[in-house]
Amino acid sequence: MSTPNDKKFSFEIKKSAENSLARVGTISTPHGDIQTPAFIPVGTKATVKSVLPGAMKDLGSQALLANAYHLYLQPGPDVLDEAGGLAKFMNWPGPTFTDSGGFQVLSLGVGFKKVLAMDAKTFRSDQVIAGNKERLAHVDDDGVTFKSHLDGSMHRFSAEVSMQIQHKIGADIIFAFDECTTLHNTRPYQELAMERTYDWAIRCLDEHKRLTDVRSDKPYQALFGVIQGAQYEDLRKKAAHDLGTMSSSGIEFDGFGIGGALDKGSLGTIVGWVNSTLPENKPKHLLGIGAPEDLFVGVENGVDTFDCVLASRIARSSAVYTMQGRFNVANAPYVRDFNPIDDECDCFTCTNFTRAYLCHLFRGKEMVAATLATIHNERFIVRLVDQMRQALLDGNFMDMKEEFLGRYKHRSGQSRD
RNA sequence: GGCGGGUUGCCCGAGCGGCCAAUGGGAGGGGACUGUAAAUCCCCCGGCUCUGCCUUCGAAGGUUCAAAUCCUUCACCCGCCA
Repeated sequence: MSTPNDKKFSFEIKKSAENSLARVGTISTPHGDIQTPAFIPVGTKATVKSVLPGAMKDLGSQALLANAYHLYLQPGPDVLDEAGGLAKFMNWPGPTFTDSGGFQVLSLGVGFKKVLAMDAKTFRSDQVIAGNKERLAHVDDDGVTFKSHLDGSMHRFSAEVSMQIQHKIGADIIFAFDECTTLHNTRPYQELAMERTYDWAIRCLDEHKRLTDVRSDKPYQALFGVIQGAQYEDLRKKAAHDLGTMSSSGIEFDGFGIGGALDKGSLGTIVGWVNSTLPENKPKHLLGIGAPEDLFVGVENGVDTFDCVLASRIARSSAVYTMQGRFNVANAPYVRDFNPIDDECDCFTCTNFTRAYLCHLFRGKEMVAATLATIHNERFIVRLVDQMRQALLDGNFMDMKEEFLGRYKHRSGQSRD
């Protein structure tokens, strides 16, 4: 039987790069270790869509990240608690994370029915400022009121509620409840949101401490504070400083998440501000980032773990990664292409099936199309970050990065050139 | 043999004198997706020398300023009656 202190959370840095913030380390949790930098695939509702846990393990996933808001609505935190926690419930043999529901403040709030583009040029500020009557989430200083996207019922989240839910879900690493904003909220609004996030961070620490003491029979859960501040240097650094030094109820954050508005072009700069301000010896998780080129930027700016739905989401609509870039395997040129998706890939899909077969499955709307494409994309991303870790250990990260980016071209139809 | 219904762009299917190159679906072609309201969403989809022109709504002929829409004949399909 676990006791709160017998397998406590820890983070050990094994090697730091000389000319960047990049480092190699190990995060230890009650359910196992994570060698960092690492990509953590997302299984929002306690499953990576279309892929079984065993397959996720086989493709090299070290941990999975689920979502407190979604699991709260269905099946409910009590079910997860009775099941013995998230990992046991979904039969995942390793560490787990849960997001707090902070992202849903945005995605169901002002971001409702909007494309929350990472590219500042494709996101119009009036889309945010104009407001939106249909939105399902409304924020105030104390918390957020959600209208369930499943049945329309009303729900109230606060720092305390999010902690209570995440404690019942029982992931090894949980996140503080924050307000996620977009690239185009006004500066005064970003300041307001950041103040709330700061306020909620203290309340999360307090509630987390209380719940940890009450449930002393359960494995220790690590709490990560979330850094907001949008694109503003002073706000990001202030948030990083404040949360980095924050202590309440006698505890501090075990690690940090970097969230919110992150324009692709300034991703590295912003993450660099944050990570050079936060305490060096604690793990940093970059929330929601996972495009290949962005992962390099994150790693060299001190990010230890990433999570992102992109790999699995694009897989379900037939986009697949290769070392040369991504392409749509359901397109006409692949009907009779009997090569693997990527001949350099070692995944289950690439070692057993052809592009033509995947193309056929997608066109026939067969469910395994999503499974096979997701396995491939998740493997591609997990492996890419694994290769970054190895390159850092070998001292040739920059060469590895140059070589990859030199070959990898995201053949996007827009926003290029 | 008689009566009735039908034949529309790759497929299904609206339209029933002008606002019709012709509504919708599907298929097909392409794109997007970054703490998952997402097996979703968006765009294109007769041709061209493309703010206009040409050829299309079973075939041929006719009425009309104007026909996918009305009339005649023919071909094929589907019902019901003999």
